[in-house]
Amino acid sequence: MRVLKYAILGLLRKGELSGYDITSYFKAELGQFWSAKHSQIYPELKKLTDEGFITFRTTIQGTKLEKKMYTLTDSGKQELHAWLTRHHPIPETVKDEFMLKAYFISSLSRQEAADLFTDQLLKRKEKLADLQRSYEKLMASAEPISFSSPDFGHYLVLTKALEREKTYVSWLEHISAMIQEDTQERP
Amino acid sequence: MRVLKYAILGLLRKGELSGYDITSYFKAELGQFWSAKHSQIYPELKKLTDEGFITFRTTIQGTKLEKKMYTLTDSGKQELHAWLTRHHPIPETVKDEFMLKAYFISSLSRQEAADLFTDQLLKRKEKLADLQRSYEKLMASAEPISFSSPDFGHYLVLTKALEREKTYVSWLEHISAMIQEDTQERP
DNA sequence: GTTCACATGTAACCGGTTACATGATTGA
DNA sequence: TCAATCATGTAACCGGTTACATGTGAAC
Repeated sequence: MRVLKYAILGLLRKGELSGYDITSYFKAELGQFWSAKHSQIYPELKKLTDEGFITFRTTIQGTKLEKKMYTLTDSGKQELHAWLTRHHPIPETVKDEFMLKAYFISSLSRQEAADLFTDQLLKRKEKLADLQRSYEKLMASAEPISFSSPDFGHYLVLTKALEREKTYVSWLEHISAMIQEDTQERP
Repeated sequence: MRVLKYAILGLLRKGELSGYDITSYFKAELGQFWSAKHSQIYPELKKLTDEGFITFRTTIQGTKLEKKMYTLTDSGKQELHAWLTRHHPIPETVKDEFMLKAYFISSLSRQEAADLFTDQLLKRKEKLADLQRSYEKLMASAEPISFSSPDFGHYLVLTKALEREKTYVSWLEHISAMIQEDTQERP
């Protein structure tokens, strides 16, 4: 599959970037749906260069610090476009360790289950608040967002991540209520 | 992390299972949130046996076919309980290749983007329908679900997967509408 | 002068997938 | 008798993380 390959080609779609820049994108909003460490990125950049999908020029930052700025080649642009327009099957599994635990809830007491769900709810609410702040910032800065906006991709990942977290929170609230119901019956 | 370790210990919580049985669980409803191939499961079962978390007895299916039935040891039960009650941080990234593409939408024409979203919407709706059928089946079979139901874990994964897909579908519908809006403006 | 961000790389290891390999049982 | 399912394993490879390793630049 080599998705990282396409992630890098995609990030280079608007112009040249360094390996460090690419790492930064994965730490920002795109990190909600894809990420990679610098230790994986640098070797991949080398591989993509060898394969002819990207090229680089070396620039100097200050007086000594070398930086490699990568650009898409025509072949790289083609490769990116082919991947973007290809239709992929949706994955059967999207791993979620918390949901794995939830499946084993019969091994927990009511109190233990309630603690687990309360903790998760707290963490998800914090994340939701972070995303809401990012969303408000985006909405404040730009003209009304549409397909033609340069920020449309950013808008897509933010709104999707927001919906994901909202759904998580309301599901957790619903289940927490169920766990605390009828505390008179069996443990 | 070794999450597969805990997934296996968890599946063994109610009694003995073979490696094949464990594989089957990952192909069923639990597969929405965790899965593993048999080529990973068999070596892990061996490792867990060596570590003293599980034991097995060999049974005969028919006249010749050998099957190993695994059970939790006391140490395995402890290990499972410790993991279940531990609070984990939520992951920063949950990978989604479609959303990675979405972030790069500026490299697609309106028509190409519309095609991509239409295809995804179709696939998500199919998945949602499958999950809805499973949910109706569960609701038809069992008494009203509560914390004490033996099927509560099953209920949790099904309802969560349903919410996830519903959210995906409604988000895709919303974005598809945005993509098709104002088709008089720039390409 | 110290801390934080910028900047790039490699090595060892681990988790997971694909492919290779084999055979028995059940039901149509 | 044929196909699907039951049943277990290994080997090669790949994607990703953690740790090791080094150095510059900017701002306080």
